Amino acid sequence: MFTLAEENYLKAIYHLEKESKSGVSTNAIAVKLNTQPSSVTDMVQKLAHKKVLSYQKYKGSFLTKEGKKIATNVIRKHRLWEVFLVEKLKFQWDEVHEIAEQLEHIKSEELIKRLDAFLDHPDFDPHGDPIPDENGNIKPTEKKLLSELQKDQRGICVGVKESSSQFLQYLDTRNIGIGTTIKVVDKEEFDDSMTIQVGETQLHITDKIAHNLYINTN
Amino acid sequence: MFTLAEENYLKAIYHLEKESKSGVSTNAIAVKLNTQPSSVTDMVQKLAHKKVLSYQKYKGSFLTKEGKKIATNVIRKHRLWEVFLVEKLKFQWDEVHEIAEQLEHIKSEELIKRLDAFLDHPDFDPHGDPIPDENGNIKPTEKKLLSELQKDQRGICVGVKESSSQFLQYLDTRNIGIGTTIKVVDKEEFDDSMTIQVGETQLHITDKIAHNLYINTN
DNA sequence: TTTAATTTTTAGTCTTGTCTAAACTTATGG
DNA sequence: CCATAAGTTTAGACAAGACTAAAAATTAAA
Ligand SMILES: [Mn+2]
Ligand SMILES: [Mn+2]
Ligand SMILES: [Mn+2]
Ligand SMILES: [Mn+2]
Repeated sequence: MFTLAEENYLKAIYHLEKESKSGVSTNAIAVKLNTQPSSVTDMVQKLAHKKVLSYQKYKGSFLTKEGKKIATNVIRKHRLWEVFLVEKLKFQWDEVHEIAEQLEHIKSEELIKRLDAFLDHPDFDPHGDPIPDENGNIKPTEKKLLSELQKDQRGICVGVKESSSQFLQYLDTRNIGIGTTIKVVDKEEFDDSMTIQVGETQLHITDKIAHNLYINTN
Repeated sequence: MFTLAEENYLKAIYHLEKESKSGVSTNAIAVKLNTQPSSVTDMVQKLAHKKVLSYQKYKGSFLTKEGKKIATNVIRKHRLWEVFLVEKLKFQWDEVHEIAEQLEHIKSEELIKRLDAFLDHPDFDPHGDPIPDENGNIKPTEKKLLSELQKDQRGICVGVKESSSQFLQYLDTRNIGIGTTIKVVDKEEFDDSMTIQVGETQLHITDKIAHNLYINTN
């Protein structure tokens, strides 16, 4: 059995591993979890001992198959709870992360099985992130960053990379959400900003925004 | 803010206080929480320092107003989650306690407010226990133990005193649940056992059963 | 290829919550 | 009313997780 703290470490390392392509550095984990590097060293040594990750001094950490299983299961629970909070309890999509951060640690296989059924086996959470199945499999989805689109290309917003409250509320006020059709009207090479069409209105956005919206172009 | 362990202590002491009428003994808390008396002494001293209970060496503990507020709030959350698990996720009434024991510690006022609304502001949990309101008020209900009924008296089962899996499953197999009408057909003075009528069938029960069923006679 | 900067680990402490063993109070029964 | 039992508290220890300060390894710069 894994503690709340251990689960949080495994989840963080899982996410970092996807970005970094190599071993996950102690510092990166510390930044993500808002702790000190020395605390991370202690924990990864313990987790290595428990065989959920491999670790070599100064070389960083890799999750083992077992570690990935646990991480994806926590992520599955997190995202299912987020769906519950938005779909059933009518929370806004920017309000659910904190609460799901707690709920993801509730221990009961049966609970998650039933929650999943209650929610009609959703494939994505309210931020467009895919929900892993019971075995940790995540079906790959067609999506690119809005910043990768060319002038005059259009697509549907299928997710957000960042999901901070500030960003989500920014999107809310501009009527951008999952499912919204977005067309690139113009791109400015100099600062990577672009003008986009959302419904009837045109909107000028910075590259920071464009780099955090996932688009499906089909 | 109170930790999970502190909340469990406050809840346990709250329940024990209702039974004992005087100060709650260190031993009683230890038994209820499955810990050692020495651990309890440490904790009640800490909680006394935090002003949620009053404690005198060798004299036991009393919750303060503040302590009762926290305890009833945890109980409110526990029971609301139990309703959710049974009403929405279709768990059996004997399967929900363990899970609610974890869920009761999730921290979010808003979550509970919305959960309560989602469940249509229930007054009782699946075991017939009343759900305290946001201020900790519990509306008193008319109920007595089945063992207190006289021969030929009848009433409706409105709750269980014990809620162990064994007992609840015993009731299930005999078609006794919340809302079931029960009539006392006969009482045996010698061993306090009784014969009761449930629907079409008669049933002989021991005093242990009769002492754990709450009945409303109106 | 040394030196300096950065990253990581170790050593030592702390808090929370638990335990055992021993000491101390209170309650009981002769 | 005193001796023993029962209940309770203290003393000392431990595991989990965190932190600070200092040492060591790695990387980058000169
Ligand atoms: Mn978490
Ligand atoms: Mn999400
Ligand atoms: Mn609990
Ligand atoms: Mn209950």
